[in-house]
Amino acid sequence: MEFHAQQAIYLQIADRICEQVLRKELNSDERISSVREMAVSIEVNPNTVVRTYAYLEEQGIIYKQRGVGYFIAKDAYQRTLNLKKEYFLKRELPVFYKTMSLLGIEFEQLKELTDKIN
Amino acid sequence: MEFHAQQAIYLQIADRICEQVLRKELNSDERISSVREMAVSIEVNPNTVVRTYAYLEEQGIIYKQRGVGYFIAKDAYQRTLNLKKEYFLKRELPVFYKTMSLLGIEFEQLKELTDKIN
Amino acid sequence: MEFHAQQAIYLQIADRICEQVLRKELNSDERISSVREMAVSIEVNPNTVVRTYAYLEEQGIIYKQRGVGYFIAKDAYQRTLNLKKEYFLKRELPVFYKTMSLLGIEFEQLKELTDKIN
Amino acid sequence: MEFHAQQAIYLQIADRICEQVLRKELNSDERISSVREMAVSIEVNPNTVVRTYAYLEEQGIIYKQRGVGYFIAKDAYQRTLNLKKEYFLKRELPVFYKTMSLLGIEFEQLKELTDKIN
DNA sequence: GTGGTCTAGACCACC
DNA sequence: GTGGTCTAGACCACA
Repeated sequence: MEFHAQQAIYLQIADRICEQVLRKELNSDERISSVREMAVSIEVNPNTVVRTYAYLEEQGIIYKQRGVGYFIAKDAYQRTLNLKKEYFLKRELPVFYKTMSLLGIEFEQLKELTDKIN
Repeated sequence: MEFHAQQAIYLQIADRICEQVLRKELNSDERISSVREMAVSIEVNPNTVVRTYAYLEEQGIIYKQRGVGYFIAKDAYQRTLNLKKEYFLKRELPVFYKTMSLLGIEFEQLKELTDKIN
Repeated sequence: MEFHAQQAIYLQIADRICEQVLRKELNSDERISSVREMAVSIEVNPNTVVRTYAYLEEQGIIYKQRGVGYFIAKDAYQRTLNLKKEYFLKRELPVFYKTMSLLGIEFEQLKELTDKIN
Repeated sequence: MEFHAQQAIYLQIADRICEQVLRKELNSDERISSVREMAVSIEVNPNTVVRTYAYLEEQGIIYKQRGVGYFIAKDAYQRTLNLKKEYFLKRELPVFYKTMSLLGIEFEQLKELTDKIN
């Protein structure tokens, strides 16, 4: 896994897990990698993973069972979707729209531009 | 001027100047506020403005005349547009599109969603 | 470490690191002193070292790992050599040659003159 | 006349005059442009030229006659040659040689490299 | 007046 | 512990 510098690594890891939840690759009550496993597999400091899991638990997306491990929460999909959607509408879309305006790009062009990239 | 915490203040100031260039509020060879003036007017430390100006000069968006001040570069508009457009196409649009996909939002809905916000 | 006044200290520090790279005293992926260590050892303010490291990172000669430190980039030797060589050929050599001409010094004498100094 | 940023403008002007002396384009007791003429012709602030002339006078390369103007000193050629030669041997040559060593360039190659540039 | 640099010291997020 | 940023204040060369 590769990281970019713009965002904290622990949040990038959290995002990746959220994505897997939204893609239904991770489902309710499914166990996720232990802190150590995860740390080894993505080559980061275990403390960083601890922070990721603490953050996700705080958001109610995962829960822990002592001595067993971390699990995807029952309503993780809905909760993640809501969180991301709210952030998208309140933050990302307005900023994105502002940039588009400055660059003189219209909504109608977006699809075409995206296709060009892929 | 207000700042948010996600991004360094010196970069937020730089962004603001780039916007003014793109809006043609600042034009080629136009002098911009001196380090000290700017620092006073937006209430930051002069060193922070020094950093902003050094960054913009490096990008070729402004140039300096010794003992005189900083000026908008001749090709600042084009250069800024290119920089921002490249970043938009290579970084922002793909990320934005990925988020849209995860949230199940289509291009066709974007205009409507944006209108709802405003 | 001693500094002269003609050039900014942060650039003199950078030059010293570049020299060590060219002398292979510093090699790829080798960790360099932390900002604070370096500041203490050469007796300058940490901010000055921050500036040096930011400059070298920008040049692609070092890279950072968050919370860990700065490291010599993989292609640092080649990159430094290219940078310095280009500067030498485009700037230093022409200026040097011009001065030689004005002073009536020939290439053939250079070796002798240099030996005399040492 | 164009200036680079590495050196103070007033010194670049002084250097240009020294060159003209060494090329015998300016000879003993010849009058040089007045401060104002010079300032206009090379598009700099008159204060900058004042500084240049003060510097050259201090070096004994020019002298002034009140109400008349500035003139090339009688022994300007010899004095300039000595100054530049001393600086060349004590400063420029050692620095140049050090750079050559780091870049793995030999004296024998210099002529060839110079020819390549021209 | 202008910008450039440096010191001192602080706070922060992050690993 | 790491680096990143910011403030405060100083000094300098330069135009």
